[in-house]
Amino acid sequence: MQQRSEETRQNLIAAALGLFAQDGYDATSVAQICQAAGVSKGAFYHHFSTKQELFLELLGMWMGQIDAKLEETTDAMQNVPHGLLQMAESTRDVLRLADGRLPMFLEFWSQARLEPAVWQATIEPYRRYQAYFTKLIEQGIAEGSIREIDPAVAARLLVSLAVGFLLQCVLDPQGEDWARVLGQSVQLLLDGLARRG
Amino acid sequence: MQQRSEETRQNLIAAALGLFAQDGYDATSVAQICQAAGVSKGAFYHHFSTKQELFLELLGMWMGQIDAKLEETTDAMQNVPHGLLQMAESTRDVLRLADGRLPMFLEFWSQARLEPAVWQATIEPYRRYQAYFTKLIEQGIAEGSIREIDPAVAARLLVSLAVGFLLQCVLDPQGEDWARVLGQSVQLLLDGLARRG
Amino acid sequence: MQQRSEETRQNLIAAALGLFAQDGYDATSVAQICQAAGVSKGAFYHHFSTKQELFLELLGMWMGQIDAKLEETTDAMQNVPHGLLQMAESTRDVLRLADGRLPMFLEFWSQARLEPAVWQATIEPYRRYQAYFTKLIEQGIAEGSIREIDPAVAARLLVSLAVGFLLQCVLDPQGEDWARVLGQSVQLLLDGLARRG
Amino acid sequence: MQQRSEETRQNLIAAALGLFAQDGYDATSVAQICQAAGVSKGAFYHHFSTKQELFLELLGMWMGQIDAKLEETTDAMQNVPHGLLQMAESTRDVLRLADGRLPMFLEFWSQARLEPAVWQATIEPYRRYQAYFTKLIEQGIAEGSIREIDPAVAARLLVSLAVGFLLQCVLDPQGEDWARVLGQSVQLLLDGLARRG
DNA sequence: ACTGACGGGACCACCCGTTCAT
DNA sequence: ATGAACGGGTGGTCCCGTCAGT
Repeated sequence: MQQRSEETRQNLIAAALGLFAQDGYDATSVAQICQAAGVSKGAFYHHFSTKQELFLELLGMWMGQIDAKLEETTDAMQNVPHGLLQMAESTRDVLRLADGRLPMFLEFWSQARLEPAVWQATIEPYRRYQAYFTKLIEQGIAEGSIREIDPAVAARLLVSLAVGFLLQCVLDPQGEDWARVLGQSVQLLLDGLARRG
Repeated sequence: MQQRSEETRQNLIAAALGLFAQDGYDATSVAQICQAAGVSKGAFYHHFSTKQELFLELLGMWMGQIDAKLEETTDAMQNVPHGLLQMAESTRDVLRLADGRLPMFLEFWSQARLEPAVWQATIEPYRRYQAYFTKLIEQGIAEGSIREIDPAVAARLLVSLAVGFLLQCVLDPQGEDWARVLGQSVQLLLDGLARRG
Repeated sequence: MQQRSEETRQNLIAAALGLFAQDGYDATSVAQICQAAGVSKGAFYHHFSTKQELFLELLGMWMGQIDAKLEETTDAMQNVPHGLLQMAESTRDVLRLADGRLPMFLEFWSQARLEPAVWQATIEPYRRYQAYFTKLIEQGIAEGSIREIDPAVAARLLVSLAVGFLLQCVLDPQGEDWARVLGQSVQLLLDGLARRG
Repeated sequence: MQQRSEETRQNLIAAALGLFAQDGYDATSVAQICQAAGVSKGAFYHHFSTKQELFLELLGMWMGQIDAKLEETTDAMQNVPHGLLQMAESTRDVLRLADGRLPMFLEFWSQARLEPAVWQATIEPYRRYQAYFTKLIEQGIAEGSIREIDPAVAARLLVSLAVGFLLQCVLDPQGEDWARVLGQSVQLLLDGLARRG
């Protein structure tokens, strides 16, 4: 029965992910999730004490994946500008992979504003990203591939840019080839940050 | 009677603005809005046929104010980099002015994803901003204050940056002195975009 | 202004008639009636103190028209069976004339069950019809065109038949050529009631 | 738990039946039904997804009972006129049994006009009755107890008569001893339809 | 005669979380 | 661990009728 239990849990998570991304957290009822997962409400409340708890679970998984992706890219990096460009370029795969789940970002942000527990779990990673990029810029300055600028400010710039692009991806996915635009933007930005010859 | 009507309407709008910003669109009930405005539900549904209609009204006003602000800044601009810096600096006033209303941005975005009517009204201004900044960059190139880059890409960069900062302002207002950070970021960006001596 | 007043009143009556017949009394709101009549609610409540009062007005007009029709037919009658047949045959015109308004019968009946005032106004005419047909049968017996039967019972039969047909017309207008069926039925009935040779 | 469930369902049905018959479908609120059944709204919407669904359930049961009654009478029939008379006479029991529930007919008819789902379920039985009586008349002609007439027309006559009487029973229960009148009317009708000696 | 803003109240639908019974 | 029944409560919508004003 252990196995069945884990399967039920995964079904619920997958169903919730799909519905939250499609209809939004608020508009999705527990009953809907159960129906989509082919499970009764009793099962739901056996695995999660609250709709919000399930949501936090999702949030945790999500952020974990992003962290993993970042780390992976860092390892395979030649120099900093090259690494940043590679990140921008790998965005295309990420967007395709996330498929219809991308709107979850917006759901996380919306709920974060209202629910302290969600806020905590949403904001903390961003602080980590900020630190990560700061270190990256410092590394770039050290290795001489980036001119001498305030690393914290540049990191802010990068994070804001990323977040801003993400939001536009979510809101207007058809409006633009976002992966290409992000690539070009990062290229442009790097030109400006590069040490001048 | 005419005057009373307009006053009631304004009361409702103000009350809704405050509550949406505080608790979110979904979590705010019509009854709450009415109570905060000191009006009956009958009055509410006399002025607005739907909670969403009121929301759209708010959205329209909001975007109108942004447009006005942009135009105003454009008129008082010496050269393009100067203008952009001024925009960034005037952000401090804007943030203080918007006060607690800033989270409305997040509400607009969240709803835009789910409601076509809101989407239309939310996305259209961004397209306009995109065009506006493109023209601004072209002007900068023409006047020699910006090096020769793809204006559309640079505009994307600026809009994304703005949106990203805004989102972070909303999510983590205490986490940083955002107005200052934005100023520095724009400065840094302009250094990179500037024609090189 | 007297004329305008009367016109407004007639507009309201016509609008209400159409809407009641289409959507039912309960499902039709005063606001809808006003809109259809191109009049404000104030005007409505100037002319009628209640939605129900307007309904009663309609009921009165309706019944008056039926009375007129009956009287008219009576005057042009050669003998009783002939008159009855003629009534049945004139039904075709009546149905065509009533057009979409026929469902009003059902509305009258439904409301009559619940509202004493409507009940009074609905039931009273039926009692009159009962008396009318009783007299008609008596006349037929006297003139020798109908065999000796209980006139009251025969009248009940006729009224029930009429009401039953009407109800079926309303519920299933497409299901049958009701005018023809009524004609045949009355013919059949009269054959049975006729004095046997 | 299973048993309790069925009991709750039956309570709801019984309560709804009483209230619909008394106050009408529209005027009866779900809250009233729940209160009368001693159940919570949650329970209501567990058993029925809509007020209308409960109504359709009632309609189905109702029609089923009529069908059963008809079949039963058919089985115990000596010849056709006798059977018809017996039906008319058994009406007294039926009316007493239906007690205050009789107005449900009017509710069914009213709603049938407005709601396609109800219409379907209401009209279909009538078509069956029409077929049933047609066959009955054919049988009467075959057995020589009824003279040679168009069976379809005679069936229409009978159904209309039944419906008409029913409607009058509902609208004016005190106005007449309807069971007696129906008996006499059918008798009279049969005299007319009978093969003449 | 007519307007239209407004009050107050209700209704249906639905939902979340819990409790029994398995 | 899971399923079905249930409790209590709210949310948006809408409606009828009034009345101050024109």
